[in-house]
Amino acid sequence: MSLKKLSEHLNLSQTTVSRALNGYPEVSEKTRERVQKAAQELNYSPNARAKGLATGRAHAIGHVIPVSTQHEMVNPVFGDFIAGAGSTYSKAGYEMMISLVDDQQQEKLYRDICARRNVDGIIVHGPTMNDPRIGLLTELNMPFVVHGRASNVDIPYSWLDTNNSRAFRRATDFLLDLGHRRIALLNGLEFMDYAFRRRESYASALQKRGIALDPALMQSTEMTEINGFLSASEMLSMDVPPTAFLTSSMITAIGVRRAIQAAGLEMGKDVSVITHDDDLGYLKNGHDVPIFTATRSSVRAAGVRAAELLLRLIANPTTGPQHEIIEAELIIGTSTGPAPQRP
Amino acid sequence: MSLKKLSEHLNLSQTTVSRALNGYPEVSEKTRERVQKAAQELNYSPNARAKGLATGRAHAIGHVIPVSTQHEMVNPVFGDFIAGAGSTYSKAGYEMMISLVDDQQQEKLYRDICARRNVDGIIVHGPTMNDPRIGLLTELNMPFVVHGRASNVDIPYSWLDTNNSRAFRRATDFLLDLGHRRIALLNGLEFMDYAFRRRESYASALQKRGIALDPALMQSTEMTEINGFLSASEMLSMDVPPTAFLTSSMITAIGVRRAIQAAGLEMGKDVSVITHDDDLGYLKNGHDVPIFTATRSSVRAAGVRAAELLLRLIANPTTGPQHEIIEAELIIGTSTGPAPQRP
DNA sequence: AAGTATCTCCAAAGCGCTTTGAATGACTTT
DNA sequence: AAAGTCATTCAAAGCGCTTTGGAGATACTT
Repeated sequence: MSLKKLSEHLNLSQTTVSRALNGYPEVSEKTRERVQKAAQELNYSPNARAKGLATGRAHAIGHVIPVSTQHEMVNPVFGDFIAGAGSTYSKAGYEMMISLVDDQQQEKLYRDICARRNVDGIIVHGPTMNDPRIGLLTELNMPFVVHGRASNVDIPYSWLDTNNSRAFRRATDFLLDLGHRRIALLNGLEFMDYAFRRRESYASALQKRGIALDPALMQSTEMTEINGFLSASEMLSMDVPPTAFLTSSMITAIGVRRAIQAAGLEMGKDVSVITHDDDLGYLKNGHDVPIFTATRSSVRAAGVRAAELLLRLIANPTTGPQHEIIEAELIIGTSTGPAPQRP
Repeated sequence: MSLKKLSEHLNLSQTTVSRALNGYPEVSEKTRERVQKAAQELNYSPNARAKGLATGRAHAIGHVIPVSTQHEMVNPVFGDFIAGAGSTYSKAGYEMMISLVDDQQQEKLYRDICARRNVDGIIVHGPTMNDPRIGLLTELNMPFVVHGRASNVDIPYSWLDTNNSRAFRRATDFLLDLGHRRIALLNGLEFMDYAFRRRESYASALQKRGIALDPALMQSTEMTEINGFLSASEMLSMDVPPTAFLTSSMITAIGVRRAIQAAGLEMGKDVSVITHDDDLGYLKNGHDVPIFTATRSSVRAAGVRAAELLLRLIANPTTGPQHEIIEAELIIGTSTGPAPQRP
């Protein structure tokens, strides 16, 4: 069913039918109703490509997911972020296009996406420090919103980020207040900007209390259950093991819990664990009482907000870069307790 | 940069430039090289909408993710499936469009997607029994591949599925062979077809050995850690608790493990656990030795294959429906052992 | 030297929509 | 009664590409 056929069927011009359906005022209410009814009955929905070509807007947003040899897996938070963003898009009548790209060819892919014009804007995932994509997209004049931030990038750009610094400072302080002095950090990969920020705040919180950093207590790996288990197991077998762990994801924390139990220790008593919790739909942190003490910030909500931000930016291109910071809440579970007294 | 500008720049017609770039033979090699070089330098990439309009193909595949009130979360396997499919698409020069839709409006959305013609094919996720989408897409004449199958649908259609029946039969038999008689099933939601199949094979395996089904040992919930914990905790406190659990996902199994430990029991000795393992990137089942005994089948690989299947179907519309079944391997971890002797 | 292939290349139509600029008719206004 | 207004409607151009149906050179036959 095309506009042409529909208009012939109605004995009207394409112009009139198009205007009737798109809510223009130059068409009588009677005609509009007649057109709408026919469109409904004949299941007419305009060809998106033709419409896009005519209007110059794709009504689609691109999400580019970097995958690389060092970072092969698709981040588990991705599904929830997409779910949030997707719900915003569908309300606004936008589509979501996802491209996977390996790190090597990033620049080319972004250039192509922009040249091909099948998205009106882009959400940039997983910013690294000094992320080159920000300069590139700015130069290409493509609206975009970064999920996260990129340290050391000095041109203005729009972003939405969790306050990772504050969250990890609070988490570290919380452990310090409980008397812990040997606090391990199981961080994500530190070329990722958020991981870098987290380490910085962990480090500064310790130093503020005059505690020297111990590189043996700082790990930076992909955030998997296994890595949590392996790192924690190794650290727990040190001469002077950590009494507390600060981890970057629930999944890592689950691995840490396994290591603690394997070592015959009790979580929340012998060893404390505090984690960041992205509040994923399928991995809730307990029900009534949280399992892990955590800094919680919903990644799904972040997806919703990021999409809204981008749509606003597209609708209103003259407004400058927008920023939004999401505070994580510190929720207290059963995985933390006072530091055990040294024997 | 448009074709027109590029052709003017080269002093050639649009026809020739188009043909040169698309590899048609009616253009001299010398010209072709000149055109390609210029295209590269000027960063020309054809406008996808215009190209799509002219060729009638969108070069995009749609993935429709059902979200509903009963089933709100985005399935955790989704990310890995998408990663697999996406890598196939990008190799083939296809885009991936994702739509989230709530259950109520499914039919309308599918009709719209087809009418709007911005995808050449669709991957159907999460088929239920009697899934109405299969008939609809067939009627709308849109190529599609179902990830999973739909029992009770009798028209032919293309699908790719894990052999859930066989996997759960083997898993149940494995536990039976170890002497277990009270075996709990923590299944996914059973309006989902795969969950239905899993229960059927669990039930038939038990019955084949003359063991009556105990409804108190069969749960059907969203596959979260919490649900695993809650269901297992409850069952472990029964008068005659199960000696083994069969779970539908690693995440549920992790919850079961937590329940076992909370009950002061040891997994693999007092209570056995066997799970289906989708082999997710961020949730590996141990490293050298698997933690859980599991029926493993990579959902990422399924994504790759499903996408390939669909692309073949699109390239070659005359071939009838295609099927592909993926066998799960049974891997032995430390979570299973002989049934404890009754006191 | 004319006829025929073969190479290259091009003008223009068409994909399905939106949007501009104009036409039509009914209704007021002078 | 002529002119002006307003509400409707339409024909046609244009979005950027592919593709059809030639056309002009050049080389090859006879």
